[in-house]
Amino acid sequence: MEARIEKIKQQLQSQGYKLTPQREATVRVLLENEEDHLSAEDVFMLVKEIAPEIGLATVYRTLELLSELHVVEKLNFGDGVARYDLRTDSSKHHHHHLICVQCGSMEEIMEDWLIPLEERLEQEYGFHVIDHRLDFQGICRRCRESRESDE
Amino acid sequence: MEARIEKIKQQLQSQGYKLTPQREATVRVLLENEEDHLSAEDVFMLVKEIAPEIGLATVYRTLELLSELHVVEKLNFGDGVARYDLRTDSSKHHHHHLICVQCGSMEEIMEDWLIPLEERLEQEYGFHVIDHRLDFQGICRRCRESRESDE
DNA sequence: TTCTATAATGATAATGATTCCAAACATCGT
DNA sequence: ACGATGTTTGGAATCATTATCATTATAGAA
Repeated sequence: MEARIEKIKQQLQSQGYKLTPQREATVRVLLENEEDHLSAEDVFMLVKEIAPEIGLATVYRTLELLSELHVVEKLNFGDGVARYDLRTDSSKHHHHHLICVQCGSMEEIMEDWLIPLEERLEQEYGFHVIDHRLDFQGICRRCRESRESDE
Repeated sequence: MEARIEKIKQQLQSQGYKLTPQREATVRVLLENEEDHLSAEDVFMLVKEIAPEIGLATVYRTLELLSELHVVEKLNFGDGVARYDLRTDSSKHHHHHLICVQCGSMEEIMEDWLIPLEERLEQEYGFHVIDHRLDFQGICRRCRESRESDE
């Protein structure tokens, strides 16, 4: 944990930013909830517990800053709320999401299936891809199975 | 044009809704601006021109209704504004978007490149895909070329 | 046609997410 | 330590969207 915070501190400092107590508290919350896709509001509430004097705007700014530094990934599932995920070293490319419209669960696919498509975009459209977002809405296996046993 | 309005009228009526003058004006604006990705505010301003007495809430309500009926598709590019696209009969599947982070332009790809991926999802993950969203952020050809001539 | 029940509308208030701004803070040269 | 300069902060403001509510329009029954 401390090692990862130290690493992020380095990343900030290399760009001329400081790891202030507020930023550190925010990063700690992200590290402790690495599995979840937290919204800024979620992060804010959790940070409040360890640093009650923090302001919501600071959390937004910190998340935005970390996003620019590629420490976190800003996600958008179409519900009007931005969510933030820590990027692990291994995931240079984004993973994709399977969002179940029945139970609301979200599963991640860590494979990146879009590399051939991105190459095609560069060649056929002259479009240089920096980032992408791919989400699927549908019915997850669990809901499918319970639905079958119901009917 | 009239034929398409008539068709939408049928769709509304089949679900017990009426094509009121306000809804018709909204649909006309969408038909006349089919190429664009209009925000609710955009639609509102355009509808005002042909039906000045309309309220913003009605435009929002109408767009939401049309979205539920799958007449329009509600898009979200992460800029905090929902945008609405008419769905054409041919596009059962969504098209994809190339969003330029430099000039903000947006290009559409009408091909659906995800069909093989969706099949894989069904088989490997047991996930039944209903809908998907694929957006690429990057630098468009035009910006790339002008950037090269600048430097 | 007239009455009645229901759906739809427009104005405005409320909400939720995000951003702006003046004040607090830290850093550096003196 | 002291002031100048730029950074960071928290609260207030803003923007998009949704809910409320009183009013109006509509369709069907009598």
